Amino acid sequence: MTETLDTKSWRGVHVELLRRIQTKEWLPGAPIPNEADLAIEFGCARTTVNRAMRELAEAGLIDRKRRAGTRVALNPVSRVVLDIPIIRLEVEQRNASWRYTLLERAVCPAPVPISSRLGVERETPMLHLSALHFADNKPFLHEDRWINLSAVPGVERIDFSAISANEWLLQNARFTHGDITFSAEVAGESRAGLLSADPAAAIFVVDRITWDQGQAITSVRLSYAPGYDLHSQI
Amino acid sequence: MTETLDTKSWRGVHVELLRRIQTKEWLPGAPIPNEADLAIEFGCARTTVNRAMRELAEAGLIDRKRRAGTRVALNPVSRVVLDIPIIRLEVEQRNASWRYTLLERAVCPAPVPISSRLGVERETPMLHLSALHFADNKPFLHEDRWINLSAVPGVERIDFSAISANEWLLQNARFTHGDITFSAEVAGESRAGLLSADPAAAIFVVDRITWDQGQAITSVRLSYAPGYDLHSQI
DNA sequence: AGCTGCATTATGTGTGCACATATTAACGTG
DNA sequence: CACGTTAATATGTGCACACATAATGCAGCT
Repeated sequence: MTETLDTKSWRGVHVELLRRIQTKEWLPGAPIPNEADLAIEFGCARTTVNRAMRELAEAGLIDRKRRAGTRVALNPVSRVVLDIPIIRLEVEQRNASWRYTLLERAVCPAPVPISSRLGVERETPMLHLSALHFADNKPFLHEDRWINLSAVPGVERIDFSAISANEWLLQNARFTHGDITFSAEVAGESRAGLLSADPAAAIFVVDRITWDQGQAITSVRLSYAPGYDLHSQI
Repeated sequence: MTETLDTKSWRGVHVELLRRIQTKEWLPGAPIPNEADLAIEFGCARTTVNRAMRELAEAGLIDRKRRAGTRVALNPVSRVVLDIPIIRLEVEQRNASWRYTLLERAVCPAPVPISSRLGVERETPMLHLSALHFADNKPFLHEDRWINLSAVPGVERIDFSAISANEWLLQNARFTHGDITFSAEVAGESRAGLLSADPAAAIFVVDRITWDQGQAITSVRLSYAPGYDLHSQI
């Protein structure tokens, strides 16, 4: 050993603090020295310690409060970061060829559960799209989407048989925040037909709503073909 | 309007840069001014601009390279952060009462898929636990866990009918990193019995493996009762 | 006792400066 | 022209200092 003989850079301080937490040298819930003292101990500037501790706080490993000081987090929530790419890229990252088919396109009011979740009037005309994404010519997922026409000007004129709504919206519509839900559902007859799957199969479903300021942009439901899994590092 | 008349703090710079990206004032792929120039424009120090841009880079909205400068990200991956709490807290956050029952405890070698994923010898004795977590006395999830005895000293003597392995390990075993996988599965007879569910129901499954340095600590499979969903903000 | 307000303290943030490092462009030489 | 060397440039990081802000606890008052 070892690869990295850390200097007293903020990364060095970071790993040292991390070590003390992971080895329980500093117990969960226990207060740890303040920035100034640690700076003296490590022989660096307080700014440097601050940077290291900020990273730890962002990772949920320590809790910081102004005058109260810093303590090791009691409930070390593991924080998972998922990158949700464009579907085409997700397929291509699996070394599969991507293909896409638009099944349905209609302008009509959305069903009540959708319109109420989006917070739009029930009568608001919306663009409804239904599409399939393939990986190596096998169904990969079904995309069922509603787009708020008034929030995305010009979207009616887009040819969504040529580009997926998933990709077009991500590149052309602006959004500020969103909600995402992961769940498991039984495929059922209609989805089974679309995905060439057993109607009794379990389907991984992602529901996503995106907003721009207070205005709902789109609601989409992605139903992945059986066998899909989503994974990440902690 | 409005609530926050941002000064030229790093947050102020952050929202302004965000605005220019979201409104496509700066197009995806386009280079944006360097830190020094922006500092002049905003009338603040370069450090402040740096801080704001670092946040944007961490969020995946811009790409930065040393001499090449900064450009708006071409593929704005939406990054989702999931907090994975202790199961007891997850239940209690739903305003439900938590209860826990240990179903099975045994020391034996793990089945091959598990041992190979953990990278331990096939014969290594491991602690196998099977337990149920309840929310308001209804089955919430089933926890099926394998613990590497040699990696967690003293774990044999813990009474896991009194504390859940989920909670004990998180508080007492240290780990450096892990793998997590989300998927959907059909319940099947055995799980249906445990979770009081329909054998044909779709089950949300989380598989997690945690490590300390190179050493495998534990592998766990959480099978949630039908209807569970995981959600988060973007 | 109970309340108010002020001083104290730890973290949060901004500034100006310096140097480190990665990357590219320009340059020069064979 | 091909190649390696060098210089220029943008970001990354560290430091010393300053002031802002939030939380705490103490002192003093009623």
